Amino acid sequence: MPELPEVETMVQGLRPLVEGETLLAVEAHDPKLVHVRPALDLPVEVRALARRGKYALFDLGDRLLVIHLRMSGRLAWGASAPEGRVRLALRFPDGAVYLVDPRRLGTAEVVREFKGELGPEPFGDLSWLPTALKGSRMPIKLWLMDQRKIAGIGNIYAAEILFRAGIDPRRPARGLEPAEVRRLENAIPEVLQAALAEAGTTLPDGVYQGPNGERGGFAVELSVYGREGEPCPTCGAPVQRMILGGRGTYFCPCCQR
DNA sequence: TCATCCCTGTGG
DNA sequence: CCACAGGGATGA
Repeated sequence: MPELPEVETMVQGLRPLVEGETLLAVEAHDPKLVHVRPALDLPVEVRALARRGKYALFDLGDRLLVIHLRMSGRLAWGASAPEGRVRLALRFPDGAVYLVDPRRLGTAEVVREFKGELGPEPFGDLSWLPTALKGSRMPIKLWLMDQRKIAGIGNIYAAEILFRAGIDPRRPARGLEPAEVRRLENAIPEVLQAALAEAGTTLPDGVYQGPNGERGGFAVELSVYGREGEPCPTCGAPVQRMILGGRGTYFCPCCQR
C-alpha cells in the first residue's frame, strides 16, 4: 500500500507524538512479530523517528526498530486500539502506535544498524540518474520500482511519474533519450512532492489512512493509475492497463512513447 | 530477468 | 469462483 509519500505522512504525523517519549511496552498480536518484544530493553526513549525509502525507523539509541508496511500496513496513533487487524502495539505514556495490517505482509525488526539495500532518495540532486539508467536494460517502470536503484517509488507513483514524463513504461532504461531522462528527472520529485502535499493517496477502498485516520487527497489527482478505460487527461484517449513485472500497469498509449 | 510465494480481503 | 491489490524476498 504505502509508498514514500504515505510513509512520510505517517512518520511526520507520529514524530511529535513519539520523539523524546518513552517506549514503555511492545505487544505483538501476531506470531510473525513476537520476536520484536524480547529484542528490546524496555523502557527506552525514542530518540528520533525517521523514514528511509518506504521504511519507518524508530531510533532507540543502540537499537533501531525498523518497520516496513508492505502492501496493506499502516501506523496509527491512539489512546486505544483502532479498527482493523492490529499486529503490533508500541505503548507510550499518552497513547500507542499501532501497526494495523490485514494482509500480515508488513515486517518489524530490531537491529543495531539499518542495512536495507536502498538506492538514493528520489529528491534533491538527481544528476546521477542518466548514468544509472545507462547501466540497465530493465523496463523503466521496473527500474523506478527497484528500491536498490532509487528508493521509495511504488506501483502508483511509477505510473504517474512515467505519465508525466511521457514515457512508455516498457522502454528499456538505457534506451531513453537525454531529453526523456531530463523529463524523468523533473517528474520524479514533482509527482512525489505533489502527493506529499496532499498527504498521500487514499484509493476508493480507503485502505491507506494517515496516523490519525485521515485520508490522503492525491487520489483525485491520479492521471492514469486505476483509471483503465477512462480518458487520458491530456489527449482523451482511453487509459490502458497491462501487466509488467507481474504488476498492473496503467498508461496512455498516445502520450507515452 | 522471470515466476512464485507470502497473506487476507474485496469486488466482479 | 477467480482476479486482483500501495511490496519485496526468493529461487530457478
